[in-house]
Amino acid sequence: MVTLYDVARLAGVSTATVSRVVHGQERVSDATRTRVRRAIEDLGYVPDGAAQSLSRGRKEVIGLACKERDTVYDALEEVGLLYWDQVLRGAEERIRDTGWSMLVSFLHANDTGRAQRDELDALSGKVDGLLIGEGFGSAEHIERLAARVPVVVIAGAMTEQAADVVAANSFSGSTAIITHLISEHHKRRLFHLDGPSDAPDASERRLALHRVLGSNPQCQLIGSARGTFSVRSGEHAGQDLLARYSGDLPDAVVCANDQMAIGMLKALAVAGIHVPGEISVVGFDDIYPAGVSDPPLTTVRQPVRMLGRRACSRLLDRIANPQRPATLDLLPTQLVVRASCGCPPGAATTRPAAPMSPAKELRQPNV
Amino acid sequence: MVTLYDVARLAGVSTATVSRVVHGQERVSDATRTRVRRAIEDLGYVPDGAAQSLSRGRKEVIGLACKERDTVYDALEEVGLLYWDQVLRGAEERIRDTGWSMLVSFLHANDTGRAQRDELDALSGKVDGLLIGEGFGSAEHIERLAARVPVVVIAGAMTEQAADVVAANSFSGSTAIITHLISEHHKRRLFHLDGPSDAPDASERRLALHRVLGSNPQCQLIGSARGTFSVRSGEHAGQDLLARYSGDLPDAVVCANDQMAIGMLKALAVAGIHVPGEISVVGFDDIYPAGVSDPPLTTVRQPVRMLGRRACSRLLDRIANPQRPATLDLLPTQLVVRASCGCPPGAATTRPAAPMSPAKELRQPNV
DNA sequence: CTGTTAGCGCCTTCAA
DNA sequence: TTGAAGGCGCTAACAG
Repeated sequence: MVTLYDVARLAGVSTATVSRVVHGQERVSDATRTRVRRAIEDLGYVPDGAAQSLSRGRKEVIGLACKERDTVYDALEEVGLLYWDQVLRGAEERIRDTGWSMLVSFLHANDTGRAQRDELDALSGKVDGLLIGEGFGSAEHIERLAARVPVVVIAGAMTEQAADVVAANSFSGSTAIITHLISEHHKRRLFHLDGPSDAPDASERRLALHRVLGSNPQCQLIGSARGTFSVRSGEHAGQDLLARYSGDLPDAVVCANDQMAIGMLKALAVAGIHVPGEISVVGFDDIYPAGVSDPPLTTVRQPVRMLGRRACSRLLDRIANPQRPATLDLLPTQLVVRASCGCPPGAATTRPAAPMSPAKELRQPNV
Repeated sequence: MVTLYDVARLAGVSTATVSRVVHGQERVSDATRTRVRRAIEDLGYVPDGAAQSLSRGRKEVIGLACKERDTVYDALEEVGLLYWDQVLRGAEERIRDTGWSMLVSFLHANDTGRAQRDELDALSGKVDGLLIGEGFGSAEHIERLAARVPVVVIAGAMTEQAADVVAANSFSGSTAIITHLISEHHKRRLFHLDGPSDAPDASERRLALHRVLGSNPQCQLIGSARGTFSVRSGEHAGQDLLARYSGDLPDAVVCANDQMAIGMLKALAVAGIHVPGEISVVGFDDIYPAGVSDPPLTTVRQPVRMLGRRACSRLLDRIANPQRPATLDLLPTQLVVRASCGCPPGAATTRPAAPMSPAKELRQPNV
């Protein structure tokens, strides 16, 4: 390995001088600079990152840890993976400007809590800050991590205390889409296909549903089911729904994500039920297939890539300024109107959802 | 920051002993071990990665550098991003078993060569080995990098000397799909929608086309065009084709990737040309939308995730064994028969493409 | 403008 | 079974 010493020797200067040249500092004579540059070039010297980190007391690396689904049921689920991939790209985009690097770790959802913990702990020793995707670590563990390095939780529970949180405003998006069903399409009898009970996003969306229903007494929730966010679980829920409400279908099915909505669509299609003629279906997330399903799905778009960018900005900010109090960042979502709600096909539009949040602060975006 | 010294002091032992406990070595008495464990727990000690790396002379980190398209023309292009995302996940999956980490860097395709070079050089100082996505760095630069750290090129030019290469067998896949058109559908007059001239994958596919035509004298290439791999460029090529061959269309269009095939499909649909009735269209890659396009696209599937896994294995292997000669790994592709070639809809099948390669070695897979 | 030197936190012989 | 101590490659005072 070529070290600073090798360069110094070849150029006939001290390591300090070489270091100065490497970092483009001023106080070096042109002659010396040239000599050192040549030596660097000849030797093919590249500074050792570990040594720099140790010496500077700063690694200039952040970590991103998010969840890897273990089973991919079908191609559609795979597309759903784009979520974290896009977050990753957003974060990388932001970090790249600074010259820092990003370490990624896809934790496995079904690993034991202990394995996840060790993984995160080890990661925290290699970085200056951590971006953690929703669903990882207990609140206590996050808190312990945050005591050691700055932590930003992405799309996480809004109740996080120790860490910054950056999330899409599921609440306002959900409110917008349900209001659309009720106000524009006069839907009265709704069915809710909920997400997993431990998914913060699902709770936000559920909460919004109940709020909207609360202020629209002419409407009722005639039933609900819980899925796993997968297409298959949506399909099952659709079959159950058909069995339970045959001859007396709800007016609309509100699904907690697009995959489940697409599964629901499949089940209804198999049964020969026309959407949106006989029943409306809406999703959430706006994954790519939502635009090409039959009928095209009305849904809510999340600013996924921006989630990554913003989270990264927050993290860098906090690394620079560790004692700043934790903030909650809610990014705006967009209602994407296609045909599955009952709107005429081809009339696709997107509308920003009104900013709102259930009893939680809304900070000003600054990225 | 909590260091080994803090733990040692609290536990009343030397740092050497703490280090032993941390690494689960045997030669420590149970009593001591317990005491040290407690101290670690109490202090929340986590080893500093930079110090470990420096001390061990090994970072236990690999780098992945791949291309980020700068403009995303439409949602479909975005899905195409799945390619590197999947490679990344494959590599991460493999590296995770070893306890090492992965640093990612999405280089921008339109950065200057110099910027790309600096980026890669800096990266090389932070890792024990590098995975480089196709299209980066000149051969000379790769060679210089490879002199410093082990390098594996993914989907790269087959001519790389200094580094290992892992790629999908585009040649055999392309041969299979064109042979399918000729032998099963008796297509005679082919049109080729080629990819960028500097894309190794495109050259492989082009070469295969010419080989197949060479051994099927009853067939002819009536024309070709060059696209950029984007949907839009496929659409343009389609419009040109319609203008050029109106009333005398080719029997089939062979596209170098799915995005362009989908663009071609669009252009033909707009002109009211029926596919596959009047003309066949085939793609390459099997991105998700290929399965839901109208008609569903016959194409060739690449084992993308496995590309990542295999590349990572190769890299680890070479890090362990630096003087091993460079190898070329060609992973098998699969013909995916849907309807755009002329096969009856619903008869979707996949068939492994016969392993073959144009005058290059084919090593045995070992992952 | 340039060199000397003392760490950064950890691992690892070598002794005890 | 445990401790002492040198060194990994680089940076940043501090001197000159």
